[in-house]
Order: sequence, then C-alpha cells, then structure tokens
Amino acid sequence: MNKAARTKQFIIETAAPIFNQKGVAGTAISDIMEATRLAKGGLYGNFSSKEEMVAEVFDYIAEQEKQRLKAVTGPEPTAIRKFEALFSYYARFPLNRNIAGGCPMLNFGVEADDTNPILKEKVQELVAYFQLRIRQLVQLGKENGEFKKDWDEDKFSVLMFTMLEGAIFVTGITNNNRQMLIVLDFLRKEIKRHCK
Amino acid sequence: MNKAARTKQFIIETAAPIFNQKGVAGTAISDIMEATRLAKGGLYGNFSSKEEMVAEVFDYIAEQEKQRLKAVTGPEPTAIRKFEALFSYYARFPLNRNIAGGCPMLNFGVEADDTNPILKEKVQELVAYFQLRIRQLVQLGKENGEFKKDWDEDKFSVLMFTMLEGAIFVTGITNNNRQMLIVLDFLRKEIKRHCK
DNA sequence: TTGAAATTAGACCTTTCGGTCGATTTTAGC
DNA sequence: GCTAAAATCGACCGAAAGGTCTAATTTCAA
Repeated sequence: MNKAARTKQFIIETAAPIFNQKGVAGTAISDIMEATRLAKGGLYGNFSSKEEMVAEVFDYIAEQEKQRLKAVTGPEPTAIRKFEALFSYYARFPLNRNIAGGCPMLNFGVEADDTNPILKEKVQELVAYFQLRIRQLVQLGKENGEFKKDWDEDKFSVLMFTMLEGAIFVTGITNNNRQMLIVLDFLRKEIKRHCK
Repeated sequence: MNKAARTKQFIIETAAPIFNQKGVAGTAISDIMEATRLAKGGLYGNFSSKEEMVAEVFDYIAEQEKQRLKAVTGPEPTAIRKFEALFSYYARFPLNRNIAGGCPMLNFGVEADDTNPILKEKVQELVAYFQLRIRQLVQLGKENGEFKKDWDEDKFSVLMFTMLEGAIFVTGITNNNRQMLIVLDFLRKEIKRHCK
C-alpha cells in the first residue's frame, strides 16, 4: 500500500463518522480538513469532488457493515444462536458501533432519497443485502431442522428489518433503548414460535 | 389575519415540503425565495433566522400530522375500524401525502439527531404523540370489548410504530411499497389475534 | 382618501462553500 | 544518497451561503 492509498484510506475512515453524523449537505470539506489535518490539496489529490468522496466513504461503510454482520453471526454454530447473537448486538446499540451517528443505512438513505440517486442506489443495495442475509439465516435454520418448514422467511426478513431500523431511529430520537429492547423481545419470541 | 400573518403562513406551507425533501442543511434560503417568489426582506421580516424558520415549519408539519391522524381515525366508529383506516392509509403511502418527501418525523429526526437539539426535541414530542395515540386506540378497543384485556398496548404501540417507520424508510429507498404491505398484513393479523 | 405604520424589495455585507493549481515537500526505486 | 515522480500544501478563485439595512411599497384604520 503506497502513500496515496494509505492517505486515501485514512481520509475515508476519518470522514465516515462525520458524514454519518452531520449528513452530506451538513458536512463541509473544511470539516474533513480539520479532522484529517490535511490541506485542500491533500483531499482533492485523492478525490475529484465531494460527491466522489461521499460515494467512497459510503462504499467503505457498507463493507464495514457487511463485515460486522458476518463477524457477529459467523462464529455461532446454529441459526438460532446466530439470531441470538444479532439480537444481543442490537441490544447494545449504539454503544457497540465504531462509526458514530447511528445506522448509516438510515442516515444516508433518508438524505439521499430525494437528493442523490447514486448514493440512494448504494443504500438500496445494502438494505437488500441485509434482508437477504436474514432470509438466508432462516433458510439455514430450516435446513438444520431448527425451524419449521412453513415459516415464511421473506415476510420475516421484512418484519425484522423494518422493526430494527424503526427501533434504531426511535432509540436515537429518545436517547433510550427501551423500545429497541421491546422489539428484540418480540423478535426472540417470533424465532421461538417457529422453532420445531 | 393581517398581511404579515398570511405571508408567514404562506412561507411556512411553501417551505415545508422543500425542507422535508432536501433536508435543513440541504435547503438554502434562496430555495425558499424561489419557491415563494419573495425577496430576502420578505422572508427575514417574518423569521429572524433560518433556524427559526425551520422550527416554525416543523411546528406546522407536526400539527398537520396530528390532524391527519385524527382525520383518518376519527370518523370510524370502532377501534378495529380506526386501525383498519390507518392501515389502508399507509397502504397508499406516500401517494396520499400533501407534504412531499416521505415521513417528516423520519426526515427531520434523522438529520436533527446529531445536529439540532431543539428540532430533535420537537420530533421526540411528535413520536411520543403518535405512540400515545396507538396505545389509546388499543385501550379504546379494550373498553369497547373489541380486544382482549390482556393485550399489552405499550408493547404493541412500539412494534407498530417502529415497523411503520421502518417500512416508510424501505418504501422510499426501494421505490416500492411491497414491504409496507407485508408489514400492514402483519399488523392486521396482530389486531385480529387480540380480538375477542 | 389619506397618511402613518407595517411590510417587502433588493442591493449589499461578510463568511464559507466546493474546487483549482503552481509551489513545495515527501516518497521510493536506483 | 540521489533524483525523478508522486503527493501534499495553501493561496487563490468565483459562486453561494446566511443575514442586514434602507428605500420603496403596501396595508388599513381614521
């Protein structure tokens, strides 16, 4: 990894939580200059524009989120345990995050929706990925004989995902994870209800 | 209503969908000037700053949302019918909205979370109001003998609210209300499950 | 209809925005 | 350690940001 690549990566990692917290429109290049302690040339030597920088920042974030999902569920041996690992991860949200500012899907998605089609598409992909992984977890559980075969994984992945995103939103707004815990409690019962 | 008050109201109503779509940071005073066809003096004669304007715009939006909730559920005679009216309202989301840009709670809430404590508090109040109304609907149904007495309205209001907000988010991102319909289907079944 | 008060227009101000580019420093292969 | 290439600095640019203020217009009670 040569100097430029290292600098670029450093910028991306430094900028990620800033964009996630303040939003794209709310973040100025000067904010990134300050945080990275780089001058303008140092930034624009690595990115041709703010837009491109944001795009690469989100690509990095998306990859991080995917890795995190794998890291949380991967080590667990069964589908039930994988779900449980996910739930106890979200029970500690947002304290367990290394990118400050809440869920990037929600933050970037809400802003990009009416303003940035390219970024919106990236968020779309990440949402689809998360929902796919939930479906696959249910399928795995079916194959393992953990879950009943008639459980509709498509519907469950929609319920689980929308509830979690809603709970993340409410957790942020209320400064309190009480509602997240209620949601997780419900999801745990749903899992149990469909166990053999 | 004198001229100033009418102008102020006109500005608020014109600005509301713009802020809701482009975000606070993403909206320039010049955008509001263009939309209202007013000059700077016309705006700053009615608001002392952009911040104050946004605050009053959100107050207006919050009132609109409350009125809408009442308008949708009010005419229906029973709790079950009130819920059903809400569900068929959300089934048509966002086509049935008169403020473009999706759910203002979500849009303003996500942006304000890390940037604007005053606005965040206003969103907080509106969220609390919606959840209260859901709880009250369940309570009404209990009193009417529609719902079983052991139904936990506190938990249900959390589930319903988080799911709907999550579904609104996903509906926007995917340009498709398929997941909203799945969520509504689930909520209908929950209602039925707790009917006497 | 009139005239004082209320309201709005729009030129102007300072600051900050995203972005450029030649000068300067740093990197890295020899 | 030298040197060509790569990377970064930071002064500079035009545009646009939020906001001010006085002049001009509009409102509305008498």
